[in-house]
Parts: sequence; C-alpha cells; structure tokens
Amino acid sequence: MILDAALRRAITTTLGDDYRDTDPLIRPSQRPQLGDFQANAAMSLGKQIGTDPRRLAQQIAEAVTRELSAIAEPPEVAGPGFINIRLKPEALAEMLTAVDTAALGITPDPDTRPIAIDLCGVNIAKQMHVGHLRSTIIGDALARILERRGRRVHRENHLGDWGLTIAMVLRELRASKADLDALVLDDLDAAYRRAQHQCARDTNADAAAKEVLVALQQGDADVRRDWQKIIDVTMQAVYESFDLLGVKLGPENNRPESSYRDQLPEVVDAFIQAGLAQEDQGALIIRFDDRDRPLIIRKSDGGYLYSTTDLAAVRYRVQQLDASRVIYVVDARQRDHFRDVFDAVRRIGWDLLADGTRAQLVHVPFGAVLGADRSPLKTRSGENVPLATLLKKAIERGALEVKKRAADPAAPTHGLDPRQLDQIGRAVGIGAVKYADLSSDLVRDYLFNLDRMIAFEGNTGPYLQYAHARVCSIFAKANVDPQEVGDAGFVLKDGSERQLALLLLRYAGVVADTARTLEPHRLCTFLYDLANAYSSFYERCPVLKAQSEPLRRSRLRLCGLVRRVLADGLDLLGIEAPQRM
RNA sequence: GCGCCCGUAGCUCAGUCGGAUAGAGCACCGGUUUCCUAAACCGGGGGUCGCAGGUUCGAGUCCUGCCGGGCGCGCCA
Repeated sequence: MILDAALRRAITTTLGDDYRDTDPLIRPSQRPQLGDFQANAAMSLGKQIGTDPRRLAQQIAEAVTRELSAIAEPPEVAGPGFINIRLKPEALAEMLTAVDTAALGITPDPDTRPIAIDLCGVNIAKQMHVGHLRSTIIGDALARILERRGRRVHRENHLGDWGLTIAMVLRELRASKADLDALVLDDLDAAYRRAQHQCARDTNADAAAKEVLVALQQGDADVRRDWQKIIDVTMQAVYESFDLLGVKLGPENNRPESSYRDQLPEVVDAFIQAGLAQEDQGALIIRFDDRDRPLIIRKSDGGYLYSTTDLAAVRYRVQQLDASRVIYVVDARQRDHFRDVFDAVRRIGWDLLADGTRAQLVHVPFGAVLGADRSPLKTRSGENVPLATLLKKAIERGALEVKKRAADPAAPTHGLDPRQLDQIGRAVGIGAVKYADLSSDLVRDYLFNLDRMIAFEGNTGPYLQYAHARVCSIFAKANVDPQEVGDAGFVLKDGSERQLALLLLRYAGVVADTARTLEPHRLCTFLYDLANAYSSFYERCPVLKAQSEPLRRSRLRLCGLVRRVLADGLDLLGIEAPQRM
C-alpha cells in the first residue's frame, strides 16, 4: 500500500539503489498508543550495514516525513529503531472508503491457474467419523478462501471404493445372504467390521475375499452390481452429512480410487522405464537417498497399493486439471507417506505443468480429535464416533441454546417460528464445531469439548455469529437496508472507531495470507479481533442515537462494513451468519 | 533403533520474516444495564515460553544437545 511504497523510497533515498528491494517490514502496531503501524526494517538493515540502527531509523523517518505529510503525523523513532506511524483521521477515513467495495479490498490472485484440493476421503461401506470431519471442513474452508481470490478450485473427493477391504465386505454380504436392496449404512458398517474380523482369522474367508476382488477387477456383472449398491448406500448418508455441514461437496466432486485403476500398470511402468523403481523381495519399490524407508508401488503378488493410486492422482491433477497447487488435507500421521509420494512425483517429473513451471505439492496435515480422556475420540465400545451422531448432538445443543434465549420477551428471536429457531440453532451448532476445528493450528490435536466450543464467550463461532447478529439488529431497528448506507463520510474520532477502521483495512491482507499459508486459524484470529473491536465500539459509541446526523451516518456505514466483513469471513470458513440469534 | 510432530498462565490456545514490557479466552476477584441483543463490555491478580548451551544489538521464534508426550516406519488405506 501507500506506506509500503513510501518507506521503500525512503530506504532507497537513504541507502542507495542497492536497497531498492528491501521490505520495510510494515506491521500493524503492537502498541496502539505509539502509532497505527510500525516499520521494522531499520534494525536488521543497521546490522547488515554496520551502522547504528536507531540513527538509520531516524534518517529513514526523516526521508519519509515529507512524502507522508498529507496522510500521517511525522513518524517517530522509538526503542532500538522502530519507526512508528500514525495516520491522520482523514487519511484513515479515505483508506476505509477505498476498501468499502463489493470486494472488501480483496484483489484477485495474480496466479489464475486451477488448484486441486484432496479432501474428505470417505471409505465406502463405512460411516463417516471425526477424521473425515476435519478433512472435509478444513478442505472446504481452504477451497472457499482460494476461490474468494479468484482461483478455480477442484475439490477432489478421493473415495476409498477399491481394493481388498471393499472385496472383504462384498464377500461378507454375499456369505450372509444380505438383501442388498434393503441395506442401510448401519448394516454395511457392521458387515465391514465382521469382514475385517473374519478375514483376519479365517484364511478361507480371506481367500474368498481375494476371489471377489479379482471378480470385481475383471468386471464381473454381479459383483459390480453389488459394489455399486454399497457405494450408493454409503454415499447417500455422506451427502446427508455434507448437507448438514453446509460444505460445497456433492457427487460432482467424487473421483474415486477406482477411477485410476486402469492407469496403475502404466504408472508402475513409467517408474521402471525411468530407472527409478527396483525389485526388492518380490515387490517393486522406489528408494530415496536421504531415508531408509522405501515407497512400495507394487506388491509381490502383483497388486497395487494406495501409493500407486496416489501417484496416478497427482499426475492427473497436475497434467489433466492443470493444477499449480495440489493440496492434500489429510491426517498428520500420513506425513511420511506424502513426503515419499511427492518426492517420487518430482523425480519422475509429473509435477511439471503445461507452462513449464512446477506445481506446488503440499500436504496440509491436521491433528487428531481427542476426547475428554485425551485419547482419540471413541465411543464407549471403543469405536470411532460416527459423524452423524456428533453433528446431531451439536445441532441439538445449538437449538437448545437459541431457544433458551428466545424465551426472553426482549430477545429479537422471541416469537419466531420453532422451525426458524431450529434453523438458527443448526447454524450455531454446526458453526461452533467448524470454528473449533479451524481456529487453532491445524497440526495440533484438539480436544472435542462441545461445552467449550458452543460457549458464546471467547474465541468461538457463536461469539462471531453473535457479533454479526448484533450489527444486523441495528439495521433492523433503524429500518435501514444494510446494503444502503450510502456514501456517508467516515468520521473516526473515538479510539474504538479507529481500531475498527484499522482492522477492516487488514481484511484483504489476512485473506491473502491465509490463502498462501493454508492456515485458516489466521483468518479466525482476525475475525475474533474484529468482533472484539466491534463489541468495544458497540459499548462506547451509540449508533442510532449518535449526537449528530453525520456521525450517525458514519457509524451506520462503519457497522455495514463490519457486518459484511464478518459475514464474508465466516462464509470463507463455511460458517453461516444468521441475522438473529 | 531410525524419522517426524508437539511442549507458552491452573485449563484451552494465539504469538507474522528474529523486534519494544510474551497476549487472548475459560476459571478466579471486582465493576458496568433509564441506552442499538448483558450470549456483551471495562478492570485486577496469575509466566523460569520443557531444560541447558550457542548465534545476535535483540530469541517464545534460529542452531546443537537433552527431557517429556504423541505419531510413523516393505508389500492395509
């Protein structure tokens, strides 16, 4: 922005053209009493050149004073060489006006190539559980953030619909003569577990399962029909969960493992041809110089593994989808696996895009969801908690809280239709779960605690939704359409108004940072700061009863902008923002 | 054994490319409502940033070693 350019010029003026590309390191001020922004470059520069950083800061500050005089107070040097800058109120108002557009200041990513995100990854014949929850929520949020900057995103649901485990289930169903037309997911889930058990103990069952697999792979009509049925049953429940979660996923995002099956021999061949694969104990492996662990791409019985499919999938995403970033939102335990797969891909050159550049292959690892006992969340019987159960609980809880509040005659939700309240409750419950999932560093394990995540205090989804609802309430009270606050001039006198304005200016940058780092908690932290700043403003500054009409209109417009940024930010996280709650 | 990740207040977590006196929330203590949603706001106490070295004008952040916890390591996905 303006400050950055001005500081860059000041650095060049002071130190010469060699320093033209020096980043002035402008950051929001850590101490609002000292300024709005701070430039940190003088200290490291002073070290590089061997001059006193404080004196250098002084020189840079002087060089920039005149240029900034229209928009800022004279910069002040403090501490070991910080340059503190405070904007003049009119300049701040002008900048705020500039971001008060439909795009909220967000500019399109200069890179316009598509992106592929591997997310969800459900397994056929199994219930979705908490692991799928994280991959789905995080993947969808990242997709929304990247799309917001104009990128085309392919959400790739890499369904586990192939391989021995599926064949084991099919064998089990046939052995127990199950009526596949009457099948529901619970039956399938049970069959899945029985099948695992049987085949582990009974070599006959295992052999039979392998026969089913061969039949499936050879396109046996009966087996294929049954196979399709269990896919349909599983996916029906999956789509219901997608609907409850409000993620932008559907049948069009399915790219199952089976869709790569014809390519597997060719994938392996390519590695052999390139001299990158070797036989070892009957299996075909890829070795790496810097690790003992090889990547097995073909079993000694000639079968393929998930690593083979993953190699085919990366190639497809780079070469067919033309994705310049291929993102995997998968459990952190698979770090080593993706490291190996990506390295193999780079070696054979399948990360090469049509334009000659290399695609960025990135694994976004996330931690486990832990129960109250700090071990991965399980039911009493020791099984994974089904996603449907968990979502149902969250929704019930959200509805309970919303209805409790609506009982108060003074509440804006009082007297609403119970179905409307349920809808709001759903948004609150689901929003709480999603926000809890996204708001801390993804790689850390997190404690699933419904009480905490649905609390309306602290860094939670409901708190942000509440802040948004309060803004909406002002507009409802004023009987003004939030879209039509017009072009009133911003009057930013109160400290809380300034803070709000400074935060709003940062939104576009935060979205860009989040898109770059693929760390949604950055956006969460920002939105929480914004909601906090709004709450302070709300306490201090009457809007509808402001002392003067210009002030009233300024504050109304400020509220409108806050509302849009909150709603937009929540939308990027895949969280609904009800007007009332 | 080898490798990866994590360790910040009693609890749950932030901390940007190495920058000022390490910040929030919960819990605890105190205050605020004739006023737009008190599901809120304002204030207070609470820290050996796992430990020890090192690099640096400056380290929660970078390097080395150690301690503690988690996870992964050839034909499951």
